[in-house]
Amino acid sequence: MSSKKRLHYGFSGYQSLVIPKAPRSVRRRHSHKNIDNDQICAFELLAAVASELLQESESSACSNAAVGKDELSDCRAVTKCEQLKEDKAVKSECLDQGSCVESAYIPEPAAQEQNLKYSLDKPNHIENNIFHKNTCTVFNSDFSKKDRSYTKLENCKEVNIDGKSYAEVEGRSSNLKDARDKKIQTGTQKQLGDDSKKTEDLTVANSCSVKGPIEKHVNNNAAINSDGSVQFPWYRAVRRPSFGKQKNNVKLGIRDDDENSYGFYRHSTNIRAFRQTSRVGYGRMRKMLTSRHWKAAPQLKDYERSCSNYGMKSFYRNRKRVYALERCRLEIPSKRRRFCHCSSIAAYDWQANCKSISNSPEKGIKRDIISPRGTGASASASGRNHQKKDPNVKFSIKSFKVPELIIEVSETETVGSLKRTVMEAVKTILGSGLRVGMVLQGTKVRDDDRTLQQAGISQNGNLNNLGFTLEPSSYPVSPSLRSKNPPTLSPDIADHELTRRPPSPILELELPSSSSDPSKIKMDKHDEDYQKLALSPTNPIDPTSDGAIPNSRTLVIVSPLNAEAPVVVSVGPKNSRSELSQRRTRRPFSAAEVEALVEAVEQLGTGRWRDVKIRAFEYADHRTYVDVKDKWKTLVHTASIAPQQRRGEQVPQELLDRVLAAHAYWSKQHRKHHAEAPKPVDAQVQNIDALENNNNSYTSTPSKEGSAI
DNA sequence: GTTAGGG
DNA sequence: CCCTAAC
Repeated sequence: MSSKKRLHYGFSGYQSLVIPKAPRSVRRRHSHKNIDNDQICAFELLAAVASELLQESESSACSNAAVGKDELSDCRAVTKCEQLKEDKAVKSECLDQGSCVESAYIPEPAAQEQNLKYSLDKPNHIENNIFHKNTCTVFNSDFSKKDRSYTKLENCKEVNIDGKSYAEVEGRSSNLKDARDKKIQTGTQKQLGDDSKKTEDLTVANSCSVKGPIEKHVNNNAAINSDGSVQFPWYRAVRRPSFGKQKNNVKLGIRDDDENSYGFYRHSTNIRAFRQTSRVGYGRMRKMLTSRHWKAAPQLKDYERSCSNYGMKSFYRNRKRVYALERCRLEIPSKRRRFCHCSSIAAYDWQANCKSISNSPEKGIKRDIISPRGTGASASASGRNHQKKDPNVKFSIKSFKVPELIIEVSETETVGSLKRTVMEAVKTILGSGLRVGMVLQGTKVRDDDRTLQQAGISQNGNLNNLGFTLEPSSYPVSPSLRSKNPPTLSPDIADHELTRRPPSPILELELPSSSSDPSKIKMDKHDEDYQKLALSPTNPIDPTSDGAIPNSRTLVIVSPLNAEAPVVVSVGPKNSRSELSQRRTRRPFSAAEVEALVEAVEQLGTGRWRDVKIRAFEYADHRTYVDVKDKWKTLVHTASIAPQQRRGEQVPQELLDRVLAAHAYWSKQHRKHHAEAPKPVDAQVQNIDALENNNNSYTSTPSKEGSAI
């Protein structure tokens, strides 16, 4: 952890947001706890991995805990600590098949330093909006026989799903936790013991017997209501970050806001919960860890968002604008398709565990919801070990993930209002019609007429690579979203999330009122709110909202887990990639950022990217000096090509001019330096300055000076 | 740990 | 953005 950054954050009072970036070496290391025991194997390994991951994210969590008074925050921190201390505990947590939700979610360091200037200047802008992006899981109350106090969703401790308390996830509810642990242990042991029995055991443990519905749904390719749970994206309040200390010199524009929002949004995306993984899953996971394939996994996230263009739904409710984007993970653009293939596992909202069943042959496939594997749930290919002759395949569906929901509201919005908004979004998305998609080995199975056998789905087949997804039944497009500069919708989001991405189920809720007075919200409060939103599993559900989700589902915030994804929670750049080498989420530079960059380069010159980074993006942890350097590289390229050839966000020509000027200047400087002593430089500099007519004279900032930051 | 440059 | 050689 970089103490440096820590200091900065501490100073800023945003410790909670501190997300020190681990050194590359650290990020890359794939060390796991040693697991020699055959018995443990998968689980142990998983646990170890999870533990590692937890540790990785611990720092951030701790920071949050320390700063935040939020209960959830504390709880989380506690949990993590405990986990670290107790391997067993960790294992249980991670391995717990019962609840995907349980997996600890690590709060996102979403919030970042707030740009005071910005706020003051543009009180009514997006920056004031709270960006929420959390993943929620919807559970069918029908499933669990056990008591589930859905009514008391506001308190995480009171939430029970499948007999498991989500509160415990946070580590606070000891009693609940105990109960859960027992359950988990049982499940685990059984799994380890007899595979064939595993299914049943799990089923019992999870108490999710939805055979009928599932079967029906699966066969009919109908909407999925019966599955154990539906996963929603997290709604996270995101504070608009500042670019850096130089912000004072930077004109912040809407774009900036958007960018920031976007950036944070992305951050939140990175958060993932630890999920239990089945043995098979582990195997895959391990494989992934050691292979580059994992890189694809992260792409999923990216991809998910990227597919927004296609289907976007917008609807208005209570003055709130809600955008729904369809997420078609499978509909990956050619460019990204490869990723999907590789990371199909992670891509699917849920996968099924397939197990052959020794009976009821022609009936078709019998599916039971058995062992949910973590949130996203991936399938475990336990079927192989079983009766290979049996034509029946058993699927274990943990949960479905619904299209991503993005909510943007004003900070002045009440929590209750936000909850209602989320609820509405959920209702809308659930009620708008969903269909089930099936993915096998990263490929979408479109032919409904094929038999499972023909499709390669059998107990002998690659059941572990089988996944199901919830897809919007239609892809309405919302023009409003596309609008270039929606008042409340950040351009970045629109551009990046919606425009440039393939259809991805993104639901955006926009609250017009968001533009209300930002000043009312204090940073601390904001953080707190944020924390709660981010951490509270129950937040998504508005207690006040009468409605439960259709089909008596309960909405619980769950960290979004990809089926096989490396369950790593990432907060900040470091975690975003973690050990899994996931590709970082793309975070286009906003115009304001570009300006900051240009300014920094003008002053510091090229070749000192670390300094430039610090100067222009000191608090933007998601920007590394390499990023900055690369951006400059692209900027130079962009500036040198015809405007018509430029893509993406349009960088003001003025900035591009400055880029070229600075580039030319510094290139010359470097050449001269190499050639000899930089003497005639002054004249050159002056010329440039005059030409640019800007305050940032290259000479004004000695190279050494800049680095002093 | 940074840079520079190719991918 | 990633990766890596080179420093």
